Amino acid sequence: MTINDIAKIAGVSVATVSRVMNKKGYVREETRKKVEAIIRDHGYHPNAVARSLISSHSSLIAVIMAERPFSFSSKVLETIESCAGEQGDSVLFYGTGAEQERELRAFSQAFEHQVKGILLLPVMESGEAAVNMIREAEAREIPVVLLDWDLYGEDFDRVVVDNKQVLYDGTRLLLEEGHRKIGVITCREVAKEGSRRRDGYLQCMKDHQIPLKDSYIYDGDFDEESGYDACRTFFALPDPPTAVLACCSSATLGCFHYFKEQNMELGKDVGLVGFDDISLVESMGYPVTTLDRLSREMGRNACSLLYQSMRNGADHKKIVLATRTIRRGSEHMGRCFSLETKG
Amino acid sequence: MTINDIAKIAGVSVATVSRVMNKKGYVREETRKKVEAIIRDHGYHPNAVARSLISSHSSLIAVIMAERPFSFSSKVLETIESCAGEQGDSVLFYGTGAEQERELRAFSQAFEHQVKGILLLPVMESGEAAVNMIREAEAREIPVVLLDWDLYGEDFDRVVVDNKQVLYDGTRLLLEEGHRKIGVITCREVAKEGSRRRDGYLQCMKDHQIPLKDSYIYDGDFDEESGYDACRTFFALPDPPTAVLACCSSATLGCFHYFKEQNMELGKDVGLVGFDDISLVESMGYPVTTLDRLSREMGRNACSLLYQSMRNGADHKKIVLATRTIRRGSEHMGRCFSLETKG
DNA sequence: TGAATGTATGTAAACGTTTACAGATTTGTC
DNA sequence: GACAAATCTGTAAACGTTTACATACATTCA
Repeated sequence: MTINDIAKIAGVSVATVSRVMNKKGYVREETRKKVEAIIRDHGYHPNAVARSLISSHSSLIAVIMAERPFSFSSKVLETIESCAGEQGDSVLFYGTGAEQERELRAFSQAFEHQVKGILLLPVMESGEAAVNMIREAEAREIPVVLLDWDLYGEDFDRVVVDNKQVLYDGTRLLLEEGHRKIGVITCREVAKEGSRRRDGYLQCMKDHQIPLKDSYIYDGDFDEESGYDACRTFFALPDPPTAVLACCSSATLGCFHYFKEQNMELGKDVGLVGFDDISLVESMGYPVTTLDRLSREMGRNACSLLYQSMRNGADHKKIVLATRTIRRGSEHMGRCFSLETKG
Repeated sequence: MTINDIAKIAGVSVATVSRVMNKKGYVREETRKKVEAIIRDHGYHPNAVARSLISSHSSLIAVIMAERPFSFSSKVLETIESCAGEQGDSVLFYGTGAEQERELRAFSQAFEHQVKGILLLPVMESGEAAVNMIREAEAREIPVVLLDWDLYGEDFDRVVVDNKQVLYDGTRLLLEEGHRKIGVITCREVAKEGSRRRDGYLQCMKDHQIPLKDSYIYDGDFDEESGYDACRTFFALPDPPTAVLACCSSATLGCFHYFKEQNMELGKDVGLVGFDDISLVESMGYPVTTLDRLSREMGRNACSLLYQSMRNGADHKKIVLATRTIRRGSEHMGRCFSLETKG
């Protein structure tokens, strides 16, 4: 069933059918009605492939991310799909598992499918390879937007959380509660965001003239074990911290595990500020203070940035998003919101 | 940069370039080398759109699911993407939010993009609309595979968990621990899987000649609140249950919440068997017995079923997968594995 | 030697749309 | 009634591939 068949049945030319479908150009009301009826009755769907070929861009956008089963990326993806859907576009999803080979394949396939745009979450160990692929996309005039990835400080379109500020705020929260000995668990994440988070802690401690102790800084990975091990290390110290700051959601859970095992009561025996959406913990009845990246906000902003730069193409923008500090059940918005434009 | 440009640069015809790219037909070794070099040097990617048009099917498969931020669906998606990638295909992701309008749009767009196949997780309140769309896909010779959705008992390709058996096993687990008063929380899920789970409980109780009590059966929704409310109801009874069986992961968490709040210790004051991957809970140090649908297995099996029926098209298959009973840290595989074929 | 087969390459049609252009009809204005 | 403008419709080229077919040369075998 093609546009030709529809045209034949309706007794008009393909051009007319095309005009009806696209609501473009002059069509007599009567003709339009007739054609629309035939399209409906025959369950005809125009071939997006042929459409793409002639118009030289598809109605696809690609989302490329390292697979992480946690809620952040999955909420981002959902939001993006929803936004793209509103524009009549579909989402090509690529998980990379942080493997370089799959990353390159994802870009290749996205190119081959003539995507209109690419949304990129942190994926590569080597930022260099990423930069190359983004440059190649640019050469094809395919806009790329980075999510929560301050890649190399290059001037790409991006939506980020000010990770340094977030952890600065988190640290201050603990300081305000009277803690002076604060252990921090950094997450060696891809793309250096982990170290920015660490910088926020360092800066805040410095601003409040609290001497730093190397033993209070634990360089962990992006997993629960890191949180657990960090705590074990911290609390084996002769002078252990009184509070812990976790820089990713997995580590936060690991801390929980340790505290529970040691019968340490949160807020009494030990302070904790977590990271990201750990609403499951909340669901279980634990009031946790956490620094939540607003995944839905991020997805939405990234999409509008992408569509914007499909139209303009010109200047690069950076959107810095607020985080939400969810504080023991009550919640209030963080303050770091700004919108910068860069020529 | 098109195949024409490459052909011109290489001084050969487009047919030759095509043959080189597809490793199909005769090409002199020398010519092949030259063309390959030129393709590589110019970063040429063949246009998948033009390819699809001529071959009348794309290298796309669609995954349509109601969005649930929990780990099950997101792991399934990742696995599918990985399998599709191995076949050189890309995944179109559609979240429906269980809204009928978005569901229809997802199918439409999948059709328009000429997908090779559709993987369908439970999406529709109304199974009827789903059946219609699946029939339409079949009319277009697009294979559809259902995941964990025993839709209407119709003979579609599908990969399912024997939900009745799973809950049967879960109930028996509690019986073996000596419990006789077992509360069950069903989840009114889409597509009746919830009631099959309930049937498993009923059957097991009956087989063990334990009288049923209506007050021990709570019909909940797919959320944490249901788990919490169910427990509140159960333990307000004059003769409350001694153990609880939750039929979805959210409800399991809700139970936790209640037990924690009431200072009821798991395994001592109350028994609990949960559902699905609640590894987060495990991460926090709680040893939970849970009935886990093997999401990765399911994704993998669904893909192979899909690719298989692209080739054959003929008979419909049903794969019944094992679940994994994760029992207080130690784990062993459930026994319900079988592969049925239906003409 | 010449036919048959195998290898290598090119030509051109086809896939299902969109759209520039042209031609035909209607409407409006003086 | 004539001319311009607006409205309606059709023809055909184009998008970037694949592939059936044709052609040409090389090899094999009787």
